Parts: sequence; C-alpha cells; structure tokens
Amino acid sequence: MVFKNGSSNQVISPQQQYRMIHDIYVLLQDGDSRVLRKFDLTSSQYGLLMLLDLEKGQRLVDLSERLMLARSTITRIVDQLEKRDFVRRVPDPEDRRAQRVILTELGAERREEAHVAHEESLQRRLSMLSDDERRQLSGLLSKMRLALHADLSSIS
Amino acid sequence: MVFKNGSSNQVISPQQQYRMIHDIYVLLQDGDSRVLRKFDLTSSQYGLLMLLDLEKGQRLVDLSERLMLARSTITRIVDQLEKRDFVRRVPDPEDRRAQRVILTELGAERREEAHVAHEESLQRRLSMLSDDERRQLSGLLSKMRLALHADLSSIS
DNA sequence: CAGAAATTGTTGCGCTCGCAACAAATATAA
DNA sequence: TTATATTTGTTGCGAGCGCAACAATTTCTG
Repeated sequence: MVFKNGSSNQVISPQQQYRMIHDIYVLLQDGDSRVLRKFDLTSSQYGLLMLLDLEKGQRLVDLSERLMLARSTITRIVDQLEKRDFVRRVPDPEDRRAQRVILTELGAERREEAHVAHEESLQRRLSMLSDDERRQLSGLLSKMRLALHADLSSIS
Repeated sequence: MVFKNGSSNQVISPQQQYRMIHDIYVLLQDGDSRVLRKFDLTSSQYGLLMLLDLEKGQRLVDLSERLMLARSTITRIVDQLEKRDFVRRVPDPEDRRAQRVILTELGAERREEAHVAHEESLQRRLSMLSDDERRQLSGLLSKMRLALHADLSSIS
C-alpha cells in the first residue's frame, strides 16, 4: 500500500479525512497489540489497568465511560483480570449496587512492565512529529473530539 | 465525560496523543454506524462498496489491503453483499485463482443512497475545523500514516 | 412515606473480526 | 521440465464487543 506524500497540504474531503484517521487508528492499534501480546494483555485490558489504583478503585460504570466500552464488556475484562489476580472487586462503601475495581500488588507490577514497553514503543512510533507539530495536532484533535462528543450527545 | 478545552495547545505525551486518536476514531465510528444502519449496512460493508465499480471489479486480496481487513473478513463481507444482490463475484480472466468483485445495478443504487447520507453526516460532524485547520490536519495525519506504515512494514 | 424511574453490574445472544490451515493456481528455481 | 515456494480465496474456530433483559439498589416524585 502506498500513501501520498504528507507535505502537499491540500484541502482534503471529509471522506479522506475520515479514512486517514481510520488508517492511523488501525496502524497504531496493530503496533500496540504486538507490544502488549508479550505481556498477555489486550489493548483493552491494558487500558483498563492504566485507570486503576491500589486504594479507592474505580466503579465499573466509570471505567466503561472512560474507555468508551459497553458495561458488559468491562464486566468481562475485569473477570479476566481478576482470574489472573491483577485486580480485585471490592464493594463500594457508599453504594451497595456498585463494585470498585482495585489493582493488586501483582497487577501493579505487571502493569508497570507493560507500561514501560508500551511507552517506549509509542515514543518510537510517534517520533515522526516535532514538538511543534505535536502541539498543532493536539489542538486540532482536541477540537475534533470535543465537537464529535457534543454532536453524539445531541443525538442520543 | 468531559474533555479539556482544545485551545491550550500544550505538548502532549504519546499516551495522550494515542488516547485522543482512539477516542476520535470511536466517536466517528459510532456516528457512522448510526447513519449506515438506516441502509442496513455496516461501516465495513459500506467501505467495501465504495471501492467497487460496475466493470472490472476488484480482487478480494486488494480489497483486503485497502480496507486493512483480513482476507477471510473480506470473503464474508462479499458473501453478505452477494446474498443481497449488491455485488457479484466474477472470475478473473488473467488469474484463475482470483475472483473479481463487481457492483450490480442494485448495489450501485443502494450505495449511492447511503453515500449521500454518509457524506452529509460527515460534513456536519467534521465542520468544526476551518479549511486552514483541515489543511494542517491533513499534513500531520499523512505524515503519521506514512511513518506508522513504514514502521509496521519494517517489523513484519 | 409509597410508588415510579433511573442506575449498577451481570448474563445470554449474536455479530465482526483475525488466525491458522487448506486446496487450487501461479510463480520461481534447479 | 519438474520440484518448490508463493499467492488467492475459503473455512473452522475462538476472541472481543454491543445490545437487550434482568435483579438489586438507589434516586426521584407525588
């Protein structure tokens, strides 16, 4: 597959813009799973672990919102991580419906190992942009995310 | 979920950059499937249809590469579309292993309907960026895509 | 307060997708 | 040419995910 040179900077159609984001997402995701597979973690499992702490923990519904995954999916990811003793469910003292997910010591260790490798990989794969370009990108993406989220909320 | 204001333009970490792209992809994808559901099409089915024509057609392996989906997945999407008479498999005259997928008249009609709606939706959802910002974004994303693709190729 | 509505987490079910293995055909090597 | 390797498309299988329905709790309303 051959991509056009990035320096042309012509106006692109929404379709092209969309395709580009799609491709980048897939490419990032692919490299990601490669790295995390060494630690027997999926991207979602890793993403969930990264939101946890050793004390207060997080409710499943909050994890669901932050990861943009269905509540049922979170239930299953927590099941998997709990089986491996990376995570524990503890009852929420303030709400008897809720559970709080906390990291175990083992989970914290494994997460740290994966985190180092993931960080290093991302650093390498995203090094094509200068600090200045990264700043630009940051601004543009934030703007998009905000607007897309608002648009979505206005519909559902 | 609350996102930070996009105008701060500070340097962001690779992790944040990654999360932003992830979120935008999910948000775009979500709006997309909403629109396409009205036409009983998934994003992948739609994406595949958009690559076809009425004459020469496309080989499945080429569709696989362009959509970045596994060959087996393409087989199944073509199966689905063929059942609905949107698409036909015809033998490749130059290679007896290959099949060429072509649009039917019906498929072309349905695709056009979906295309109009999809275009309109994308236009609306991506209208938060000015032409100038779009140009910037285009350049940055192309650069990322190129580099990520190169990185991936160097590994596998 | 009582009843209705909303929220939290779980389960069943179905869909999408990738991986590995395969047969048929083609391309490459000796 | 013959033998080997590669490519094309398909299938079986399993993983990941969302939706709808549910019970247990909490919150809202009258």
